[in-house]
Amino acid sequence: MENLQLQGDDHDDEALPHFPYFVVPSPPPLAVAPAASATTSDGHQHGPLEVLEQPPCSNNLHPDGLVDGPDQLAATTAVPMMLPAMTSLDWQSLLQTCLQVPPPVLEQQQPAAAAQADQYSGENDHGDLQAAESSGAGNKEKQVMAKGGAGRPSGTKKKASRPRFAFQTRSDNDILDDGYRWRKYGQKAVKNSKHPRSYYRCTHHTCNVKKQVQRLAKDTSIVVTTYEGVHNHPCEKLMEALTPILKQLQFLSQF
DNA sequence: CGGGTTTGACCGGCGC
DNA sequence: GCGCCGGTCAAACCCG
Repeated sequence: MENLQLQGDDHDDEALPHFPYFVVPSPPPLAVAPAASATTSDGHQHGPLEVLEQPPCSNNLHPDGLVDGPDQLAATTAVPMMLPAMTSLDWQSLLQTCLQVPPPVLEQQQPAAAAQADQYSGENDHGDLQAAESSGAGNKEKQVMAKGGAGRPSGTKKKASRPRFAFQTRSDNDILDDGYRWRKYGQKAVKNSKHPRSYYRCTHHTCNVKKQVQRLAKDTSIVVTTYEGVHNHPCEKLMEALTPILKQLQFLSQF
């Protein structure tokens, strides 16, 4: 994707990591090329990360290119308008196209990241989620075991990078409805930012997708949502919204 | 009562 | 080695 514009390296006073990111033209392509492996301001290496100015599939464009959404993300409303061009796709591929970034392109350009996407989307992340299963030991010791032992990536192995992407949304509401259910598992004050960063995990029992939500320090009306991992299940809300349209399409396709 | 949120503590990685 | 910082855990709490 040559028409992507590289940005983000000149962010200096931002509480956000200094992600090199791409601004995707509007409307965004369904499959966006992964940015090169990004390095944050704290020196951490991350997997491919993109900052989109709108979520995938959104057509709810704000004049400035941001999603205009007081409460809701546009994902569910976007899809019906795309249908005329997509009637040959089956449901699963439609859903995956819209909601499960990163796209197959990843495999070509970022084989390692793509492999990890498979790893995380196919199975539980046993590293994090099974922390509480360590048993025995006293109260304090148990806690330490859970956190420092089985609960974290073992040894000195560097944390596996996962496919990540981010988008910015202009909204008063921090919690954007993207169709999935999320459980908050942490909140941290971020350096150089008045607004805390919130950590969410997908509540689906076999899914380990995480997301971080925080407001831009520069422009607090903008919410930056960073997704990590790939959902391994369909979006219930989207399925719900699309079902009547699918039925209609199936009916029309008979003629 | 079950599921979600809050919040203080803890850990690992990194820079100095 | 030490301190800082981001990320995570889990007990306590809240709410429908």
